[in-house]
Amino acid sequence: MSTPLALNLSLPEGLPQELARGLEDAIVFCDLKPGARLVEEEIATRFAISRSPVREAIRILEARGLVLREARRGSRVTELSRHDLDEVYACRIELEGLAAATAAGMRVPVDRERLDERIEWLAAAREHGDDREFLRASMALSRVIHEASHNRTLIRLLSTLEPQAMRYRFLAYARAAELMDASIEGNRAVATAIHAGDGDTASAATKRMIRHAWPIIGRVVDDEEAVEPAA
Amino acid sequence: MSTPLALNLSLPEGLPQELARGLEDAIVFCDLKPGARLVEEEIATRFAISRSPVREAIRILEARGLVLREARRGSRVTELSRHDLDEVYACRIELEGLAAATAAGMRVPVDRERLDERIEWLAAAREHGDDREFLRASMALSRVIHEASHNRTLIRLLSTLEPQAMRYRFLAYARAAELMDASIEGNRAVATAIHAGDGDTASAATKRMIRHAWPIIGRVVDDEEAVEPAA
DNA sequence: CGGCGGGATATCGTATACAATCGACTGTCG
DNA sequence: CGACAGTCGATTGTATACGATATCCCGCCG
Repeated sequence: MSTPLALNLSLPEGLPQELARGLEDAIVFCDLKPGARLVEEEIATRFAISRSPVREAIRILEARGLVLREARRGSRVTELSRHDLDEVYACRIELEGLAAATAAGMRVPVDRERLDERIEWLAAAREHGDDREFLRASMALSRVIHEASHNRTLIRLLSTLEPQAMRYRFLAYARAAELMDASIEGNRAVATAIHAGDGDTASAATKRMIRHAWPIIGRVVDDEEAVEPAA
Repeated sequence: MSTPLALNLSLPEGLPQELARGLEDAIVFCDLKPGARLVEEEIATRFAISRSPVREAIRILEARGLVLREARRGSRVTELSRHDLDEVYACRIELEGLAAATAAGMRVPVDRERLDERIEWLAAAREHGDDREFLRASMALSRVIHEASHNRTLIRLLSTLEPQAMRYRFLAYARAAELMDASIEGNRAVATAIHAGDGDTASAATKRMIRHAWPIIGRVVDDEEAVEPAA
């Protein structure tokens, strides 16, 4: 009776996907804490379904690096650590940079409205000081850029990398609100370059933005680890 | 009774993983051709197991871009196309480059023996003109470099990207044997840079190697598509 | 002769049942 | 009092059963 987790399981695209999305949300927003166990039967019972779709959902989360499955020992939410952050961000710089460059280089230009709209959403969330809303807007914005690349392979790779990155960003926004301002400013620069069709600049702006946030988030994680040195 | 597919299902790491590995091999080496259907019950019957592990294996292949699952319409081996090749290689350049750079930058240097050993294996396979053996050696060599990066996230991403790339390489080696020579030469340069601890050079050499092979493989795929224009 | 509806079939999606294994507890023996 | 073996409970791994749905084929009607 620990986690509330009220998800509306409509099934517009499959039950396991829907369940995975809900659990992913809970993990990203730290409603399910690092180390928390995910017991198949428990989850199945809570949502009044069988273990089959639950198993598939957990596999999806595993592929995204959100849970760790050990054979016959169950699954648990992966820990957050400075080392893992560095891994994720090293990859993120390359892939996000590629996505921005590709999006900028598309013959059919990116839908300007949609992109700017997302950035305004970002700014609005910042005004309200709503961390969660800000992160949701960030995710929506990223998705627009990723999809604008029209590179399905890249989108697939990013979809298995982004959620873990979001966990760190959520953690950091609560303690380093200036990150949100940097994110807005950085994304404005990226959007400008994309609209101008300048791939190199778009890539550079994206990488600069990520590289700037990296050590700041890193410090937050370091502090977190210092407080709770539980291995 | 179409595909022979004799796999030895020992279970050193789980039955689904083992099965996925076998099917992956069959797909990479084109024993299972693009468009081939993967019927759960059929596979289960052939290997005398139930559908449960088969389902999980197919999900693994889906995450690697090797099969496409359509809800209630079954799974089939993904098609190879010039467009898909370009997607995969654009991502590959970035991630392989990062892996090589990271491996070179490690404090504890890469096991020189293991790396050189794999390259000699590569050269030996080239001597024998054995395509399959050459590709296996390539995969082993790549794995050494990837693991040398000690970046688990990067390894995870690459493990979902590499198999698809291998399919294209296998296709091309049969028609453009000079690719094998270029691969040996390129990997020698990469290995030298890694041993020297020079990350930038290792990354540059890796990217140059991939960039060189890209259009050559592309032409092979184009020809293939021209011959068989079935959509 | 071609388009359309109905039923049969193939195949996946979900539920349930059973087997195997791991971890913890406990009771005994040295 | 401590270490070790046996047993028990919890949890996953695999198998089987059932339900839902898309596809195909065929006969009918326009």
